Amino acid sequence: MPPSARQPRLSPTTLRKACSECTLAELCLPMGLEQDDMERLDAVVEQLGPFHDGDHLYRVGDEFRSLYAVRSGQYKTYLVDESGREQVLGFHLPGELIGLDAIYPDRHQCNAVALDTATVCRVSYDDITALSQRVPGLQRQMFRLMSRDIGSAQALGGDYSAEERLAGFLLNLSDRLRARGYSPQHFVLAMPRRDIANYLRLAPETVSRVFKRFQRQGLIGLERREVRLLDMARVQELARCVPH
Amino acid sequence: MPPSARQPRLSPTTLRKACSECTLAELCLPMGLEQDDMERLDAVVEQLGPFHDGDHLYRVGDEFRSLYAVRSGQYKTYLVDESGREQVLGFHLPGELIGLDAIYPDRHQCNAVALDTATVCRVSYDDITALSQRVPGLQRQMFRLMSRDIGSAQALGGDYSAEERLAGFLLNLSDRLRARGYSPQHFVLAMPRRDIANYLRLAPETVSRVFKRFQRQGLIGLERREVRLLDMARVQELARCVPH
DNA sequence: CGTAGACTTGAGAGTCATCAACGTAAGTGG
DNA sequence: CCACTTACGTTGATGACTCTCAAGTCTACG
Repeated sequence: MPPSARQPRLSPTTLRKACSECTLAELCLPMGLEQDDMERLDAVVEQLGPFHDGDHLYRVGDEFRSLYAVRSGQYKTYLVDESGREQVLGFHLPGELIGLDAIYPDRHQCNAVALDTATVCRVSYDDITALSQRVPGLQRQMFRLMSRDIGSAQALGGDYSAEERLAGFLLNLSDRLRARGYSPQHFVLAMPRRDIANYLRLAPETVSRVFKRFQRQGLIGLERREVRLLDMARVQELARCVPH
Repeated sequence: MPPSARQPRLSPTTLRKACSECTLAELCLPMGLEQDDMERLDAVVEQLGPFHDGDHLYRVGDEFRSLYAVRSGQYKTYLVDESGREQVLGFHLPGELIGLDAIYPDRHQCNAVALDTATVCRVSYDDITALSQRVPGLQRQMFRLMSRDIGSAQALGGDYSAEERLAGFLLNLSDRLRARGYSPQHFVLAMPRRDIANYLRLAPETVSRVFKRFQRQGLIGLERREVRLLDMARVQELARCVPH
């Protein structure tokens, strides 16, 4: 299917839902903004989608024009090195901003692809810089969000065992889901094992084996992609050295 | 020695060297600023130092108040996890901004320590946000520098062999030194093997062995901490998959 | 000159990757 | 409705890369 077959489309119904009414506002770009500033932000935000599993939002080398905030669904960012190996950089939940790494080189550094049915908000970078110039709270939030990305990208780099990595991964997901009002103990993984493995720099077989070990030890329940954190305390103990 | 014994001090002579006259301006915060904007930046920049090997600029948990630009010498940032393992996050050359990861949680997330005799420029975060509000070029540069940090932190995460990592490390250093007017082929490592190993998530012994292998293959010359890149092309070939 | 720390070198072990086969679920077309 | 396909996931056997442990060398410094 040609890329054009899945063009972004705007729907009048979704357009009505402004930042000021968005349940994600407190996690996203508008965090902390006054009502009238939020309306100014609304004016430069476009809602796109729905997209589907496998649809790309942008690809390596694309000209950088906009930032995207995930609105629903999940996205994966990844890059492909010269020998063709894929490298998953992150999984992005609603309220998270993606594309920030493209500002510096003015070109997208990675690919972003929907993991399931997803919608996003698009903000032109020019608009957001111009608006940040006038709205201190928005500039502040941009700095905060970028700073957070630096911190979490650093944390991922550490050398941890397969068990630590996987436990850290589950807890990180759990925390982020909780912040969005979902159950922190019972959730569905949007991504295949291969992507989890790649993200954690493990082989898919290792992920499978460690998951099985966690199940046997009663730490988690797992059925296909459905996860239950049965013993949060012990999972935290395993992941205690992994910052998240 | 108590921390107070090595307090930052300001010297009248260094104070005179403003951003507008700094040779690092094109790599650092003032990049792209007009003359009068640069003077406004000067007004909020303090020069500190010299510091010495082992002096800490800040530590995990310290309240976040300022960003620091390395002016001379080199800094290492690192963190210590709950089990006491050290984790090196990066080595910072003149013109590089450190402390950006502390904005989000408003507290320093890592320790920053001088690797040799070093000086820094300190900018209060409140000042820089206020100034960025009025100077579009400064805001733009802040976004760029933070974006770059996101990209490079992501790149470090990949799973590469010891040879790829070390080759990538040498080339990255080489590139950054070249950008600062130093020889890209002949330089001195400011950090001990232990730190290189830790940064690359390897054992010091592995670093030692791979260095030796590179020497036997004629890729590099190495005497203590003095490095010569003898066959840049083959080193690049080794590191071709490692983004830098 | 002696000690301490950094670095090197060697031997052995362990974690995890690789390779291969199999099982399972979902979708397709007959 | 069932064979077929395909992608995903699991399980087992084997091996490699790198870590750990240990000893030894070198350098700097007091």
